[in-house]
Amino acid sequence: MSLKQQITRESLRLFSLNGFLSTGINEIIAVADTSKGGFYNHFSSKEQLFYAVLAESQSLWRERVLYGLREIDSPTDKIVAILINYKDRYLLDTENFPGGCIFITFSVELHDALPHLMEEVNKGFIGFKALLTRLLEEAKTDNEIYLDTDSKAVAQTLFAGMLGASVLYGVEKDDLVLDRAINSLIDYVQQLKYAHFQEQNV
Amino acid sequence: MSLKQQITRESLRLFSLNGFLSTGINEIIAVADTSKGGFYNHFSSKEQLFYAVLAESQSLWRERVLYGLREIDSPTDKIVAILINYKDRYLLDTENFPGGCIFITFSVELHDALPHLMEEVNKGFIGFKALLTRLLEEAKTDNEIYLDTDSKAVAQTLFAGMLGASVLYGVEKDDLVLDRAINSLIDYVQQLKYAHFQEQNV
DNA sequence: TTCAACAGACAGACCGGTCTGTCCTATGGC
DNA sequence: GCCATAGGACAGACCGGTCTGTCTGTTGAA
Repeated sequence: MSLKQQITRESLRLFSLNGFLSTGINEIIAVADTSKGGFYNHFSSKEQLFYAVLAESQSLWRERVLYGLREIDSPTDKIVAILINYKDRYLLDTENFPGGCIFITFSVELHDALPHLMEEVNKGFIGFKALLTRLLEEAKTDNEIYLDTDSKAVAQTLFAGMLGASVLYGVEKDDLVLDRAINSLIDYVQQLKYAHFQEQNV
Repeated sequence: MSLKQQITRESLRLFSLNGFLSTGINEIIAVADTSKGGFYNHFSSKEQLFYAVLAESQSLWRERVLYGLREIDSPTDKIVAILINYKDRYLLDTENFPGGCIFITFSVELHDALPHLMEEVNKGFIGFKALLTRLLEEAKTDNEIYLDTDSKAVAQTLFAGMLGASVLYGVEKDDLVLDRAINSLIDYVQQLKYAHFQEQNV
């Protein structure tokens, strides 16, 4: 692995644990086993490192959370798979994200302090909510849920639930608590399907 | 207002916006219109200020979120009132908490960096979840919800939903989004009642 | 006169970032 | 094969500035 990759990976771990602002360059170069020279040879500033780490995080997130979705046909099943992946393959990945969801950490510490960095994080949030909305719309055309379901509202609720589960898990560090939080979201999705199924067979 | 109160109040606002770690003493004394001498005459360290601000925050939180609960008899209605208070009287109070829920900000930035401070924040979380659980148990004895409802799980879900709503609101700063997130939680509580009501009248 | 309350200069650690120098490797002329 | 040279990767001393916390001096009320 190149030094740049090494710095990015270790920074991702450190940012996940302590956030961007509270992680110093000295800490990073110590963990990545390099020096100021090595660092600034690859990054023009700490802010540039932020963008690299964010891109790496998003790439890892997609790889983890969207895993196996291609093999699933049903849009609602895809949403359920996303929820399960989010829990098992992302939040529980203490190797890369030992401090929990790094996007939440970024958003909480940066939303007022460094808004231009926050904006970059927010783009990912918007993209994910759009994905959920799209899947819900597909579920409508596939006749899986009510046609009058407010896709954006449901997507919003699911997203808020995922954020809540992450914060809760960060505080409690209890796998059971995380399971419960995600399961209640899965129930919510299943109810959208189940209520519709009942209707169809009346 | 005494200087100590003045420093505490202004620090609460600043911590809410930028967090504890990213807020400097110099910033605090500038906003509170005092000096290092004035500050360290009342607080032996920044950490002591943290405890004072946390206590003040919790006091304000209780005043806001538990407002008017005494006048409500039904335990489930109390929970609904808490959710509405949380949104309207707490999260939307930009005077005291301009940066959103201060406890979430604290927990995200401190959970790995300063665990002994985090523990103090967590005590409040535990107390609130216990309150929700207690109300759900009361709802059972009052015959408002199913006796086999898992009170701790429901409390957990509600709490996670509130955390999620707060983070979402911090990112989006959109009152409508906050409304939707809280309303979906209120729906959830109402469904616990409604399902049970249906059962009773079959 | 005394003493708590406060002002602000100051200390020392630490921050992000720069700069010079060293080392290693690749390349080209012979 | 051999060596001079060039250039990129990296080490670490160093810079100005900011951080929390200390200490001394001033002020005003009792």
